[in-house]
Order: sequence, then structure tokens, then C-alpha cells
Amino acid sequence: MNIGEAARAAGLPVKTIRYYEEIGLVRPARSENGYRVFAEPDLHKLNFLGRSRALGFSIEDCRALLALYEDGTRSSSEVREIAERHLTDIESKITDLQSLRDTLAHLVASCAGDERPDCPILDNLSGD
Amino acid sequence: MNIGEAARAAGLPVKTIRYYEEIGLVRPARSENGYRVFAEPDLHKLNFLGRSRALGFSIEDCRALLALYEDGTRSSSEVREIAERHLTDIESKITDLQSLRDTLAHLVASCAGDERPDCPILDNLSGD
DNA sequence: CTTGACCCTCCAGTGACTGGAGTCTTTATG
DNA sequence: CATAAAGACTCCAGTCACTGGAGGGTCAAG
Repeated sequence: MNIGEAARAAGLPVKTIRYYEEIGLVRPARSENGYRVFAEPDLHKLNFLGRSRALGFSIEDCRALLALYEDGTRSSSEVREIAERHLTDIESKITDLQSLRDTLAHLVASCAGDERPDCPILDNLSGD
Repeated sequence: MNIGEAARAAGLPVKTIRYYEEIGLVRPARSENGYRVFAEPDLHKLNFLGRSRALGFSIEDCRALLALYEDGTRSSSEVREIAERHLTDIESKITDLQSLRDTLAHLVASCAGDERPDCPILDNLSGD
């Protein structure tokens, strides 16, 4: 299977797959003409990567998760640790964004948004 | 006032201020020895930028906001538009992150996290 | 035999800094 | 006066995870 078909199968852009090979996440075979050849295990990896990335794991987390996935002697605690750290990260990002949102929402609400120059948003940004 | 003092006053790293000058957000004067000299209006701008960035506005938004701030003939609607777009952005990011968080929380909760290899997190990532 | 869809590699750019090397100026101390 | 530390300068490279594009080779259909 060529890279285009693999891309469609995994739901990833062709460029992304080439990038994943470059950084050693997948190692597809090559045919005589130099084309990458993706077999079942490669496709499986690509799908794994796509799902991991969709959950927001960093590439390095994905690399670790993939290694654990392929290591029959892993302990689930190692996987859970990675996921927990990521979850904590996301939760703190959510908190940060919510506080930004609250501030912004107040500012937007307080601004007339008409043709006049007076603007509480700018007042706030300029330090009142 | 030299860059170090300006940095302390504005609560920004020295490097960041030099970067802001490079991209044309501030234009401090130079003294004979080549050192940047920050006057009151420059400090004000740096503070404005710091607050805007802290609210998550992109550099280009900051540039636009600063221009509006300095334009006495602006209409507040222009400012409000930028802020509204940003607010919408943040809200959609929050929604995305919340759905990630929910998925991840379920997965983490379902994983024993012990010495055994069985792991619902990996099962999920590998496509069940 | 040509067209068009693929595939290849390599290089540059994204955003917003950050770190570091190598150099110069200023200030404080012995 | 010499020196050393602090702080200033420029320029280059790296971050993260791709993405776009140039320039070229390969393959199947008509």
C-alpha cells in the first residue's frame, strides 16, 4: 500500500506520515522505485498515532505510548501515568482559558461597539 | 531607562522586548553607546502589550489593538470585533479541551494502573 | 506518447519567543 | 589604574508539529 492510500486509511495527511517516518515513529518498507510501502502493522501504528494525537498527547508521549503498546511486559501504571499527566495539563489549560474567557467576556460586554472611540477594552489594556 | 529596567517595569523578559522591537511593536530610541532608551510612552506600550498578551491576544491582534489605541478616531466597534473574535476562539478551545478531558478522564478511571499489562487506555488508542 | 495522478527529497516558514555564543560598555571594588 | 561583574549588544539556532512549495521521478489510462 502506497502512502496516499495509507493516508486515507489512517485519516492523516501524507505529509504528516512522512514526518512521522522522519522522526522514527513508523518505518515503512520501500519498494524498488523508492515508494514507501505500508503493511498492516504500519497502518495500525498510524491509526494509533492519529488517535493519540487527537487526544492531545505530544509526539513524545505518543512515542512512549506506542513503545508501551508494543511491550507485552509493560505495567498499565506506566500508561496511566502518562495519561494522568496529560489530563492534569489539560485541566489546567481549561482553568486558564476559563479565566481568560471571563475577563474577556466582561470587557466585551462593557464595550458599546459603536462608532465612538470610547472603549473600556482599551482602557483596561492600557492599565485603566 | 535601559532595557533591563524597562523589563522589570513592564514585567516582561528582556529578550521579549528586543523581539517586540524587531517586529516593530516598539521603537525605543538609542543612546550613543547603542543601548536602547525607553521613555514613558515606550513603557506604556510595553505594559499594554504585556496585558494584551496575557489575555491571549495574538501578536497581530496586539499590533492592531495598539494601533487602535493610538488612533483617536477609532470606533470602539473595531476593538470590540477583535475581542469578540478572540473570545469565540477561546470558547471553542475550551469546548475542545473539555471533550478531551472527559474522554481522558474516563480512560484514566478505567485503567487499573498496576503492574499488569492490561490497559483500557492502550486498547482505546489501538482502536479497541 | 502524453497527460495526470501519484510519489520522491529537500528547504523554508509558522508563532512567539528562548537560549547561547561572542563581544562591548558601564559600574563597583581593591 | 586594573579588574571583574553586571548588563548591554548582535546574530544564529532551536522549540513544536507540522505545512507549503520547488523541482523532479514513476506509473496507469487513453
